[in-house]
Amino acid sequence: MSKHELPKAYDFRATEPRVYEMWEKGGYFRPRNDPNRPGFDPNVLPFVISIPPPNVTGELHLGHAMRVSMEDLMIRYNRMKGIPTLWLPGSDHAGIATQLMVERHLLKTEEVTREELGREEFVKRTWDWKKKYGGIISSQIRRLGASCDWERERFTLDEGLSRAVREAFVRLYEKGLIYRGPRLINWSPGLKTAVSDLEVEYSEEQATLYYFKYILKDSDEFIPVATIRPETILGDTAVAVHPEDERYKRFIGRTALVPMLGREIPVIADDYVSREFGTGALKITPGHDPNDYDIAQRHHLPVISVLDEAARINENGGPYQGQDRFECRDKLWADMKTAGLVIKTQPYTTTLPRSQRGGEIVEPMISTQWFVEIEPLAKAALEAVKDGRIRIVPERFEKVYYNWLENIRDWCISRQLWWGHRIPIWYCPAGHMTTGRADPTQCGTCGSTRLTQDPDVLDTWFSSGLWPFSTLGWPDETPDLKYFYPTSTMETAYDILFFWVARMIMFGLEFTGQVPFETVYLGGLIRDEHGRKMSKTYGNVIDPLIVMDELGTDALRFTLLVGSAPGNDMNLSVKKVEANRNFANKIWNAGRFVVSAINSLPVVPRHMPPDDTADEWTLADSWIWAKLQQLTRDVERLFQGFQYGEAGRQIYEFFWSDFADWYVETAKLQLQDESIRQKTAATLARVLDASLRLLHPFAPFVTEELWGHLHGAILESPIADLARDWPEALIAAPWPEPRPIEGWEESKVSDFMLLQEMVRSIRNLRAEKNVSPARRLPATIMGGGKTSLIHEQGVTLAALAGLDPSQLTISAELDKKPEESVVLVTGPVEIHLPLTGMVDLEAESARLARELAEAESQIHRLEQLLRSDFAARAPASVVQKEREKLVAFRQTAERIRAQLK
RNA sequence: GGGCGCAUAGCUCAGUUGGUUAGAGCGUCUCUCUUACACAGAGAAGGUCAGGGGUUCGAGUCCCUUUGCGCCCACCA
Repeated sequence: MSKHELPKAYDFRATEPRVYEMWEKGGYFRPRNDPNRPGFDPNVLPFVISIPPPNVTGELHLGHAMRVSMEDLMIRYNRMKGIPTLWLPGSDHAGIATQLMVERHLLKTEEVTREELGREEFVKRTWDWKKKYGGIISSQIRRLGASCDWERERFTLDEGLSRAVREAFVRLYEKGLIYRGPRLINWSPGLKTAVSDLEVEYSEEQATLYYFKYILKDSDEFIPVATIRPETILGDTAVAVHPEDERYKRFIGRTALVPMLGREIPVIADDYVSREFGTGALKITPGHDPNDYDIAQRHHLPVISVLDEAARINENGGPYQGQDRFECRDKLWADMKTAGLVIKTQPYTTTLPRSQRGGEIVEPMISTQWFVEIEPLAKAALEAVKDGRIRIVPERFEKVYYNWLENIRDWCISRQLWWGHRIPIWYCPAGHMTTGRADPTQCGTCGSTRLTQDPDVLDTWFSSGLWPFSTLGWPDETPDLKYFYPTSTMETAYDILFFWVARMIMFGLEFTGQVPFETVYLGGLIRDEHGRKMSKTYGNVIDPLIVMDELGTDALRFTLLVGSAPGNDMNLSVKKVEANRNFANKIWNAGRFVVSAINSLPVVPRHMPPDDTADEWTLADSWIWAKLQQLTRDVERLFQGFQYGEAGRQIYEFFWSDFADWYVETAKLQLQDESIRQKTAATLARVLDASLRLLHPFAPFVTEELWGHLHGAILESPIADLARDWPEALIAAPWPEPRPIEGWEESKVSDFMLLQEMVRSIRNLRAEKNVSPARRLPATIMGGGKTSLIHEQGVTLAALAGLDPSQLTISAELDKKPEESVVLVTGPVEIHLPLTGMVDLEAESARLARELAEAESQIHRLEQLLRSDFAARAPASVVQKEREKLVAFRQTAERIRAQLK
């Protein structure tokens, strides 16, 4: 194999690592305009993306693959446009997820719990774990071809970002926007920590509704009450009824007795109680229900907590102390039954709050936690989208965003975990709180030096919320922060709009006074081929690493990027990836053909006209070039509108159908003609070059590799001038601009289309009549007004349609119809194919009659259309198009009628 | 209870300023190993664009409505 010969199939396994290394070593991922390097120009606007940081110990899944592919597409496109780009990578410490993982691991391998290890040792072990496995996700992101600047990689727990977290906390604290206090929060008994509202998921489940009697003191009377959680009876501090309820009105103000405990509680009246629902009476458990908590506030009722951190009954539960909540539920109910307090139970469907991480039922509990007063932040964040400083794509998510921010509640930011940013608050024995940018040595209030730090850590999303600027050096005014902030586009999935995007906007505005990014692009989620969520239980999970191993990264990327619209979920199947692996191979082979065409050019260069004049161009050259310009314009328009998928689809179609199926096939003939051989090779090279540039953001590896071969081949050929100003690598090549062609006529396109029509109709007939593909048919063509075109394109036509060029008769008119032949009519052209022995006259006239009928019905339709208001009201170009169609159909009909005579 | 999305060929989906015979991939059927590619080429079958109504010269595309599916938010025991 000579050095120019390329392997027959694209070898992605060998190519991908090599190409990626070339890019990374070549420094292509670094911003072209870097504030930390000489020659920096602060006036050139950069394009910046901060990566949504994956969990540091996570493994790549299709969601990551989708995000990374999309971001890489945006980055590569902008880089090729000559814009300085920065894509800043990194990872998230992911408090709960990582802690759970390490806990599980320690339990399995060493049979120790984190409590047994102690906090310091456990945190150390988790850092060890991070050091060992933290690099995996980065290397997997590299495999996807991600062109991020690894020199700027960050981690939410690294020193700089921890300083940013500290600064953010202190600022909010000093401003009075962070407070600590007992509130009703969501408690995860499994994880033994508070979680935020967002970390609770509600699922509709089958439960039981328990009806029982609330006995009134010194009486036989009772109020019937229903509950889903009987164990919370132990924490009841009132029974509430509607003030207007005739059934219970008389009980208001009396005293009821808590079952089994005998505690005395008042019967109160509150509008909140719905008379129609359940029994119309409500037990009030302020310690374990948010509504009850509100009612209790209105009525100044005491709040009793009956659960401990593991959701066991505490000392307030009397004889039930120490029992698990569900155990207590059964025992208490059994006891109540014995005591005659039970009315009935009934199955009931309700929504249960479950922990997003642990999956167990979350308990509302009174607990002392840290909160961010969110309203002022939310207001600013709302404003930023409303006034257009931030644009959300697709637009419909703006409404979702508004709705959430308008109803937002204070954010519980403390977690009873060990892995994370510890809350920078120190307590002295007197209970004073001291904070500071540096660890304090004495109490800010009383001067005590006996300080202990708050044991809790911050919600992971607190640090992620700072990501777009903390990664650039904030709170320091670093050159990076000054130049790259605000970032350009935040590309992420819609499911973390609240968790992350909204919080970044709030924090960005609060701490930097600027929006953290200008555009939010929300992508969809990946589902299996039938739209089901991928889950290990279903067994329908597709592992992107395996897919890349088997079909190549480009195939996976192209599949993810093409064929779904912004904000819409995507159903993925391996079959789709296979189809795109085939496309990668198609690119490779078309390229292989072009490279070999260039390599075999005679060494003596011929005169070559400049790129953009239509002189010396064949019909096919003009046509493909025009198509390419149109494509370039369309792709640009689609990219501007974030329609990346549609853009990719159009490039695919152009490359496969127009370039490979038609132009390359035509070029094979042109290459045999010495006089236009070089020109043809040049056109092949130009169109391939532009195609590879357009495809590069979608499929970076195969395009880079092939482009390298193309580049090399051109430079060593007589058409070397073509590639004179090309850069070393495609990743750094300029994005194609549409170029007007001097002297080019629209008619070239329609002429080529007529040629295509003729070829198709001949091929169609051959297939119908089972004419062997090897058999070259003679033909007599009557060209009418297109005779000179057909003369000129006879060889091409013959080759593409399998005609015998030496037995091709072309004339403007025919005196008489050839014997024993089949006629094909396309517009003004008649093609007579003598198929001796195969012509069934009756069948032929039937076929022609059908075609005539079809043409006539089209003529009728078009005539009506053009007689209607359409002609007057539609734009001239649209009307003109229809007129041309009418003319063509009339010609066809006329020709067919002549045949039928 | 609010809000949003989806419904287009057997399957999975494109189709974004409304432009007039609705596209792709996979699958199916027929031919072909034609010197870039069988991970291919050529040809074919297959759709009342969920139902109904409206706006318009013109609707898969805009408006209203019905049905089915999915998602998000929300404190009804």
